[in-house]
Amino acid sequence: MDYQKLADLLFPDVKLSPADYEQIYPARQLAANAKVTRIGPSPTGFIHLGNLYNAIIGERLAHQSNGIFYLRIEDTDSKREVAGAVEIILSALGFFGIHFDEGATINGDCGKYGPYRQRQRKEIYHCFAKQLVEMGKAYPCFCSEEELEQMREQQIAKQVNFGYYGEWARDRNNDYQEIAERIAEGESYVLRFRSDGDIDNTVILDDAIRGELQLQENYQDFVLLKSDGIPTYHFAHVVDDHLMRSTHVIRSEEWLATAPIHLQLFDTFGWQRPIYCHTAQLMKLEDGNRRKLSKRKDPELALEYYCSEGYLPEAIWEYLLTVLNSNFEEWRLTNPNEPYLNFPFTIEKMSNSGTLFDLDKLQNISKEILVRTPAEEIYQQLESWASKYDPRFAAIFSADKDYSLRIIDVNRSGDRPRKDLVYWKQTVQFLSFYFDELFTIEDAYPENVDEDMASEIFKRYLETLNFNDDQEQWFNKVREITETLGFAVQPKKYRKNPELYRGSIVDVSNTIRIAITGRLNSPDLWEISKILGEQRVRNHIQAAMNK
RNA sequence: GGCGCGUUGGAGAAGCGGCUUAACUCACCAGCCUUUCACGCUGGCAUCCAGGGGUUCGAAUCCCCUACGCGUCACCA
Repeated sequence: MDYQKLADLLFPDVKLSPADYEQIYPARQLAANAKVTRIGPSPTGFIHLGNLYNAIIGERLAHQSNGIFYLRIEDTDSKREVAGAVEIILSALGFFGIHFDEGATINGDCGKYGPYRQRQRKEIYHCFAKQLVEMGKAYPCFCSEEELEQMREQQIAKQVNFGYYGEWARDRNNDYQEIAERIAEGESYVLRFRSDGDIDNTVILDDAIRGELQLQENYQDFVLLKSDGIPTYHFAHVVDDHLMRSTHVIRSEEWLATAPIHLQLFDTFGWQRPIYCHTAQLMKLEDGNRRKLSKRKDPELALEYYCSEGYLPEAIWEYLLTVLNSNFEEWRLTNPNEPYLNFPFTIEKMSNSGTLFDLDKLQNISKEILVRTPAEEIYQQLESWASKYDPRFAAIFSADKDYSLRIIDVNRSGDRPRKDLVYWKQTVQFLSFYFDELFTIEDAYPENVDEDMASEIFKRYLETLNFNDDQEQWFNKVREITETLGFAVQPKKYRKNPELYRGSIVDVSNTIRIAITGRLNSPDLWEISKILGEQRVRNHIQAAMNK
């Protein structure tokens, strides 16, 4: 077979040679240890935690080493493409502070190694596909999808390995004449790799996260170019990461199984392999088993979930960093005020087993971050979140900024600040009682207090209430009411001898608490009252009395 | 079914042949503090590193087997 002739037949339009492309995309002028990384999301319109997870690794590795981090759009599957997906990717990642040095942007591409959208790289792939044909390493396959399906059924029946290989590779040895005729007739075909791999061989992959891995050599004649001339992931990955000069390929472990394909391709071209980093997957516990987070079942997989719930980007980052590098937590403990980007991230510290996603941990981290965040900043962020996700609250919240700043700061200063704020949706709920428009009674009075008693408490409370009192004076009055109404001033005494009292001061103050805040749990009542102002407090009590 | 990866407590994990009576963080539980809830503090939470064999004076750490979990086997990425 004259491979050159076949190559010319298959790729009459290829103008440039592989050598030309090597010149167009020369080795990058970077320091020896600089890392070049990328993420390659598909424009499906769905961007998830796993994308962010790998993006963070790539971003850190590149930017900690003065390297390059770029965005490549892997749009080789036009069926799954959604309009506007690139904007979604950019804005979602941008929200989390992921910025690229080069790659696809909202208005076209930026960088010298583009285009950064795979469909626009068609002629580049064709050039290298042609080279493979010339080498006798690729050939056209005319099998229809139905034929392949039939083949698969036969393989199942015969209990042999699935796939296109060995004697199952029907079109592997078609002669030139036949190929030329079928193409002339307009028959559609894919371009397959002619593998000389052996099913019994193993190949070594030196993975940066997992160490030395033994994988089965690829023996399948996998597809390089689909019938529309667009490459499969495998081919595009190898060509792009070579030409874009990626040093590290960070991807999820589901790619491990096909890594031998990629190694084979790199070796066939004689190109240097990138350093592979196969990351562990984010999992979820279900019925006692771990499973991969799923787009359909798990709303928390989508990045949009965290935006709409109002999680801080920093919290997500720090959570992901603790999962990625377990020593991050220790570092955070000893460096409580450093920006997280100062943490020295390393591949070596990465774990290789699937990690359960832990919302509790995320929330804890979020609390710790918010307690260190000044009120002004919280105000800004909450306001901007609410204007998008809760406009009604945004209007109420920003009507009196001074007031809003004060309610954020209730009991947040001193050595033991409260950690009430977790994420914005929760914060809105938490702060709602400060606003008349949002105020509702959520909890019932304590058991020991019936309606009449409540009214009695309110009556006395209103009579003695004086906004010039200090904390102690105020509480002494509550004590007085407690005592005269037959409740125990010291909760312990009530607990010891419940038959001697109607209840304790806990019941009395909680009754007042419910009138003022609508709930059983709240920060310090007097502090809250001072912020609410005398009028509001009296109105609330009065309203509760009249109920 | 083939191939591969993984397995330390409820979760993230440290651990790299003796310093381990298995760190640290979250969760959980108990107690203290306390007008509630939080916050904070104190203590508890794996007699043991999936199970079984080996190697060794000595193993969570090295080897083998088994089990389980996960992934993958598309003209999807």
